[in-house]
Amino acid sequence: MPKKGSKRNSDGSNENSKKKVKANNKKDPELKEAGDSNAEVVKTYPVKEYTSDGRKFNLKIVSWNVAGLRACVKKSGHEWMFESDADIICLQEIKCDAKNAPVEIKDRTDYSVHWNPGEKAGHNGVCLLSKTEPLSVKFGIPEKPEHSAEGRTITAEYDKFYLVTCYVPNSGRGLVRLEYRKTWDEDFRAYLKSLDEKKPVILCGDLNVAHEEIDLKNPKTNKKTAGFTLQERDEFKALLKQDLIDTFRKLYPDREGAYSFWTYMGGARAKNVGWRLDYFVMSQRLEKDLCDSVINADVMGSDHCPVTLLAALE
Amino acid sequence: MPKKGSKRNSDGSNENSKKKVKANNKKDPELKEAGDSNAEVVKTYPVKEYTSDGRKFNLKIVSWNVAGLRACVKKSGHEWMFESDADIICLQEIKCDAKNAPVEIKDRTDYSVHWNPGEKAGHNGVCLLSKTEPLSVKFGIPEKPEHSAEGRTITAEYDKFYLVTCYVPNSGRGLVRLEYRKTWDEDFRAYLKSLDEKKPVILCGDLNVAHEEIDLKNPKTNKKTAGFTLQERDEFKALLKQDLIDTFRKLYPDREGAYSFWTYMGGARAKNVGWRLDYFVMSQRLEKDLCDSVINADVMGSDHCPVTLLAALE
DNA sequence: CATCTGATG
DNA sequence: CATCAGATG
Repeated sequence: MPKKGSKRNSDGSNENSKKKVKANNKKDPELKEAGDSNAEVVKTYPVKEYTSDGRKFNLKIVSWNVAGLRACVKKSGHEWMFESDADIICLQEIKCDAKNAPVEIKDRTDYSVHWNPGEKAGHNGVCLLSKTEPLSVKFGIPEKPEHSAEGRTITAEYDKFYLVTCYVPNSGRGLVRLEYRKTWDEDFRAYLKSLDEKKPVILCGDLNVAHEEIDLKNPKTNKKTAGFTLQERDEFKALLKQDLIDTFRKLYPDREGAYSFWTYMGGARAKNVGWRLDYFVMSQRLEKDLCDSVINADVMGSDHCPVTLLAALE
Repeated sequence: MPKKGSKRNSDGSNENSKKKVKANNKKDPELKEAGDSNAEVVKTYPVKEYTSDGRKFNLKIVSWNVAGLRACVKKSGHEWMFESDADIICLQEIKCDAKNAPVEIKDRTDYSVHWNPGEKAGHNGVCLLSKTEPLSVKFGIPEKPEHSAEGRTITAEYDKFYLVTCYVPNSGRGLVRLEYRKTWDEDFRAYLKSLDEKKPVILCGDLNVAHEEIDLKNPKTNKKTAGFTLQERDEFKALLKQDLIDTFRKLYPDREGAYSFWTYMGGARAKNVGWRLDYFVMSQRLEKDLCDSVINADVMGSDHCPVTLLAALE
């Protein structure tokens, strides 16, 4: 994967898990309660730069639900984005279109930027920045235009894989959109299957589901909350049955307290009361190329944190 | 006027015109452009504590359009309010009700607090804080209940006067409410007349009119702007014909650049491009008791500044 | 250029 | 407890 203007420093990826973007003043939910008896400390881990058969990563992808790109940039979230020196950056819930986007994003010259804002202003929207120009870029699910108004996915085709970034529909308070969610999940799954028949697929983004009990702090009390209903979890399982793997859980089957989302309410992040909603899912046949799947839990700027994939594609 | 818990320091009133409430960081429109050729400096003047016949003030009233009481308190506006040690504090455009009001206001124990929030949440609303309990308190124009939904006036009766605080309806962009404004002005004027027949009246608040050309920076270009139409100015003149006086202009007939409102747009306040919209108007027969009518132009926290009345009521 | 609400998460 | 839009000033 040749890059324009990219200088990969050998330990660039390690910075992800160590560096903390300074968020703005009083709103920074620092780990003040880390000493509390109930509080888990968000741990950071060394990033693996090599495959199990010893090949160094040559592909780095960042995915982040920014919960409003303009707000995230105001909080200096873009600094982390670009310091990460990723080959591809996928952003969800940008809540703006290219026209209203911060210049810090839209005027980057070292990335090719693609926008799928969705029709309703200020809602949803995804964005993909790529150091190399993808072979093709598609918005939504081409075969299902009925989903295309909401600005939820971008598919970028590369030489060796399809990259799909997605902001999966939230089932809503009171699960008012749970039914639509099922339709979405089915259609999206079929779409991924069709891609996977052509090339391996990497799917990233806010999939709006915590798969198993280990993937959220309070599984017991959230069985009827959007993101942890049996329906949503079963749809995710169905996805994985299509020879796709949840990279993070594959690498760290027992790791607890690994979340990518914490509600802003009640100081949840300081107490690490969170959910793992942001994923890198990939075709089984890419597993041999996987180096690491990282949750950058210390990066501020949104109610989600970024996640990062490192792979060594042949 | 006996006060509960009031300790009047002899020069307390002087602090008004000197002290500057520190507003929050970048939003403070400091007088950065004071050196510009176009910029007028906002001047402060010594406050007169005595009537022309040598009696010291025993009544201090503050009036302030806070443009959102919650926002104003966040910017520490309440500190100035209470440092002023006024007997009565009248607030307009509070944009909240008693329930949502900041504790800094509603939990004061040294004032009796009265709320007229209006029905539409987040719009208009006035509030009156009084060190002594008024003899009576009324909301709206009792004879004209058709105006009472908007939360625009409170009338507090004291031994020697009625105090009416008012947030007069803005005629709106494109003068869409100019017609309603006329109805309001007529009804309100009749109401003040009826009060004045019983006791002298002090009217304060955001009257949403700049009376004469001297009362705004750009009279020529604003003849069709809400607040400076001939209709609104004529209605104000009609009010004054009812033996009421514009205390500030009576005391300072030629003072230019004396404004109480500056739009947030375009850095107007730094350039003192403003309007005098906030008044103390009183019955002619109280003029002998007037000490001063002050525009506290250096007090931040709103797009309006407070105004202060000092009087020595017999 | 600010303040709100109300929708959304 | 945040984001954004849209109404209002």
